[in-house]
Order: sequence, then structure tokens, then C-alpha cells
Amino acid sequence: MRYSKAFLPTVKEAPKDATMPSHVLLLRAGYARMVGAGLYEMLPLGLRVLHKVSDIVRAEMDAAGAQEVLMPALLPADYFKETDRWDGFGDTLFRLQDRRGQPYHLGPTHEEIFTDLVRREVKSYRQLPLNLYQIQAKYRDEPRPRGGLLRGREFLMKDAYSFDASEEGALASYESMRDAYHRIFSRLGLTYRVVRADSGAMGGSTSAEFQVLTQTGEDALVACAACEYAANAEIAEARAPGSSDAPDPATLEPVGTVATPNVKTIDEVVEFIGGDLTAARTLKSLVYALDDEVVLVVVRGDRAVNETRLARHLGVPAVVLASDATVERAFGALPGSVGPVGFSGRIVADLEVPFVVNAVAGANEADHHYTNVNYGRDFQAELASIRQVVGGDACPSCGEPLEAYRGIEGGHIFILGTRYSQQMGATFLDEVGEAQPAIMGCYGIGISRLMASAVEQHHDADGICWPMPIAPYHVIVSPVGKDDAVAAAAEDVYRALTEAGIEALLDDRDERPGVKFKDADLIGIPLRVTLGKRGLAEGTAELKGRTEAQAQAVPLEDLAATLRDRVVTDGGRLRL
RNA sequence: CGGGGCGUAGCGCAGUUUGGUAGCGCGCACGGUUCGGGACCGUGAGGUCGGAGGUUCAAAUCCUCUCGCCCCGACCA
Repeated sequence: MRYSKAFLPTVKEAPKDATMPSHVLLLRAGYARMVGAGLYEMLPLGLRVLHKVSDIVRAEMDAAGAQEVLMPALLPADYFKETDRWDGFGDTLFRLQDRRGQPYHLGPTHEEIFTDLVRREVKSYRQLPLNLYQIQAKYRDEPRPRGGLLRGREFLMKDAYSFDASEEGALASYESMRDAYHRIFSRLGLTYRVVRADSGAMGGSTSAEFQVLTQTGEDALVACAACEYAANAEIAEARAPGSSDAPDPATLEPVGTVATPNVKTIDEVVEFIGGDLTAARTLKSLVYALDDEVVLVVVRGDRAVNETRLARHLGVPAVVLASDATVERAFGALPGSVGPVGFSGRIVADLEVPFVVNAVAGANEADHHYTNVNYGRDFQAELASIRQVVGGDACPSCGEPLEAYRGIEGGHIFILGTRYSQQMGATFLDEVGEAQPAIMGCYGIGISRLMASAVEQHHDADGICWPMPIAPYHVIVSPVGKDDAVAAAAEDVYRALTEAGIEALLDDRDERPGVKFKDADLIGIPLRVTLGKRGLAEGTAELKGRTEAQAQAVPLEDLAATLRDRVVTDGGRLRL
């Protein structure tokens, strides 16, 4: 492509609405334009990237035995009504009517339509397993679109649906997709983790999220640097202190009482008592109200309670802090003065609590705290892993420090079971002629979201730094200076690269070198070949990787071969 | 949906408090000088000030209503 002919509008200043790096850069570098909240136009460069991502996804899906189809985006309401999602999806569903007043919607996800197709066409176990997918726009009227292409109201998604005759088959389909996803995310050049998440209301079934690690993602994660452990912070746990850390009984001091007027928070306690007291040597006591009882929850003073884990431990959907009145009734003191010592009700303590020696805790009396409180001697509790994990905590699987990340959910796979097939009557006849509902799985990848995720992960102060496999072009050829010989040499190079199957962008604009370099960096093409009259006199061009500081001189006659090797090594695909 | 903020030239902004002929930078067009990291000089085009209604001799500015967008939160296959 010749830059002079390309529809490639770069801008110096970002629209003020854009805050995320990917949003700013994709707009500035001429990949996309916004037309409304969560609605984007894909310009030529952006579409090239989407195609590259799609091609990789398609190749790996096909290799895993899935078959591509294309379903309508505009769908009659009947299907969602069959599974109660017409109401269940709520305001997120884009609803519309045709001229006769018949209700339709734009597909936010396509379980029903695929299930319908299969129930009409699949009659026998001999036709299973079957895995169908599509790459298509999805529509969701999000309460709040944000982050540019990261959460739009229209977005490009690959969704696949597997149908199996048995549980084992469904698991095999799921595992095959999981393996394919690993290959896809690796090939895309993304740093990612497979993460267990709270399955929430959908509940119970096997699922995994493929999270692209970034500083700006919507989900908080922890991931181990040393092993494969990674989890959504909502459900993550840390390795509990070992028995070798157990307190020496000889060091336990007798319990004392201190007057702590108007001292409520842990920070205030630490400051008021002073000395060598730290928050880690206090106990934080929180009171949660269940239907028929109150539960005292104790964590180390510098920790936060993970309410998702607490709710799981208690076997309830969600937990709510008790009101001041409830707390006073149960403890004779208000929050800020409550503690486990002397409380006869249910106490749940985090696994770290037994290792806090001679702790300060609320005395269940206004304006008083106990000192030298020790678990076991002074109170007992159910022990459970209920604290919020933070970066630096020990990995539950290998003990090495966990790192805190934010992640962008780029893919999600799960086994659906028979929810849809049962409700919609998608059955097949098994070996003995009995009708059985197909066991389903579904597997999504946010194509346009991954494009933005890649930018979140691969950019610097000057612009985007595309991984080679999804870069819109492999190489940008930048002749500098007004010399005719340079321009001619650039044409030769461009032709040679194109013939070698390398996707090259020739910056043949009549612009100053600084402008060309700034645009090249902004656009983020992985390799740049600079031609100038100095190098030309020696028969060389400069080759510089987007993320490299130094350029290297390459003889012109070696250029095509050198670039070919480099493109292929970096995961690019030659167009031959 | 709750809280906050913003709509003025293609983009980024000033002007609104205190009503009085709509400005700046970038970009764009033309001419000239420049040419290895977003050059410089000159000339010029471009805006119903988000929309509707009202107050006033006069509204970007004051009042009412409305639409849109962004951020935080709630929500989220």
C-alpha cells in the first residue's frame, strides 16, 4: 500500500472522550472512529487487524474440528421467548419490531439460534459431536459502554457452540476448545492467563476465562509469576501461613484492657496505641447479618474481607454487613469496638488469624480494646480463607509471590450442559433409540476486544507496538529526503518486499522525516525500513524494530530475505 | 439507575462569573523558504456556539425544557 493513497487519517490530539490507551491510540492512529456511544467505524487499518485476528481464530477453530457458519444478527423474538431470555435479558437486549409489529432483537449471543438449527437438523447420535461457530457482530445495550472498543454496544465476536451425545464427549469438546484457545492467544502475541472466575448465577458448570493481562482491564486478577495459578481477585486465595510460623506459646502475654476513646478504625487504633503496633498485629472484626443470625468475621487488621469467598463459605448467595443496631444488640457495642473475645455466637476467622500474636482487638465495650489477644487461648473460630488477596501474597499452589494484575476478558469457555437443548427440545436418538438432549458447550472470543486488548498490552509513549501476527502491515518503508534516487530505491524495495510476500506500507508522501517517523511509530507497524541518501551511497537501508532503540544497516540486496526471515520468526504470515 | 463533568470551526480549547459585531493552537487550501524525529513566514477558507422555547433593544453568556457524550459507582453472556 502506498501511504499517499491510503485512507489513513492520523491526528496529533486525541478526542477528549478517550481515556484508555487503546481507545486514544486506535483513534489517533487512524484505525477507528466513534459514531456514538460504543459504536465504531473500522477504517482500513483497523479492519486489517480485525481480519488478522479473525484469520488466526478461524484457522485454529477449523483445526479443532469446528465448522464456520453465519447466523442472522436480526432475530425473531420467538427463540429467546422459548428460553425465557426475552424477559431475562432485560434492558441489555436491543429490541425492535418489523412493519407488522412483530418483535425482533439484535443478537447479544446466539445459543438459541444454534440450538434451533441443531434441533432441526440433527436427529441421531451418529451426527454428533458437532461444533459450529461464527464470527459476527453482537449487540448489547450495555448500561455503560466504556473503554472504546473494549466494551461497545456493537462488537465483533467469535462464538462457538458444541453439541455432544455424552458428558464425556462434552468434556472432550470443551478441552479441545481450551487447547485451541491457548493456541489462539499465543499466536496473537498476547500475554494472558486462564483464570477461574466466580461462575455467579449461571453457576456450577465448568468454565474458564482467558484474561489478557493489562494495567487497565476491568477485572482484578492475581497471577503467580512462577507457576500457572491465576484467579479472578473475587475468588482468589493465598497460601495460609504454615505450621512453622505457629506462635511460640511462651511468647503469649496476658490479656490486658486499654481505654480507647473515640477510636474506631484499625488505623486509629494503631495510631492511638502507638509504639511498635502495626495494623498486622490487630484483628479486624466485622459483623455480617444472615437471615437468622449474625456472624462475626475476623481478619488480620491490615486485610480486607473477600465477600465472595465469605458468602461461599457461609453457603449464601451474598453477604451484607449488619446494621449498627443489630451489632449493638448482639455485642453490646458498636462497630469499631467489637471483637471475638467473649462472643458466644458464630465466628469465622481467616486462616491468618491464628498467627497474629498478642493482637489488639475490640473489647465489646465502648471505647475499649483488648491487648494481647491470641487465637486458641482467648477465642475460637471456624477458620476459612476469606480475605482479599493482594499482590505479594503467597501463591496457594507454589508459595511464590502472587502478582496483581488487571485483565481484559478476551475469551470465555464453558460447558452449558442441557439447559438450552432441554428447554428447546434439541434431542437426538441414542444407540438404543431413546431421545436425549444434546450436551452443549459454548465458547466466545471478543475479536474487536482483543484488538483493543493488544494495544493496551503493546504500546508506548509514541504509539502502538503491534505484535507481528496481527499488525496491519509487516513493514513500513520510509524514504527520507528529496533525493530522486532515494525515492526510486524505495520503490524497488517496496516491489521486492511485496514480491517476497511481505505486507509493506510505502510512505511515499512528500513529508519531512520527522512526520514520517512519528506516524510510523503511532501506527505501530513492527518493522521500519528507512532509506536515505547516506545509506544509499553505501548500498544499505536501515532496519529498525518498533520496540528497538537502535537501527541496523542492511545491504539492499539482502533486505527482502532479511525481512522475510524476521517477519516469519516474529509470527507473521507471508502473503504469497 | 445514582453521583460528577462536558457539548463553541475537522481535532484540542478560551470566551459564560459581569449579556454588547465569535477567538486561539493544530489541521486544511494557496505562495515562498526548509528537509533524518510532528519546520518557518505570509495569505486564506471554515462555526445556525448540541437542540427547542423564554427573558431582553440585544443571548455562546441569563431562565426552562430537551438531546448527546465522558468519568466514578451500580449492573454485566
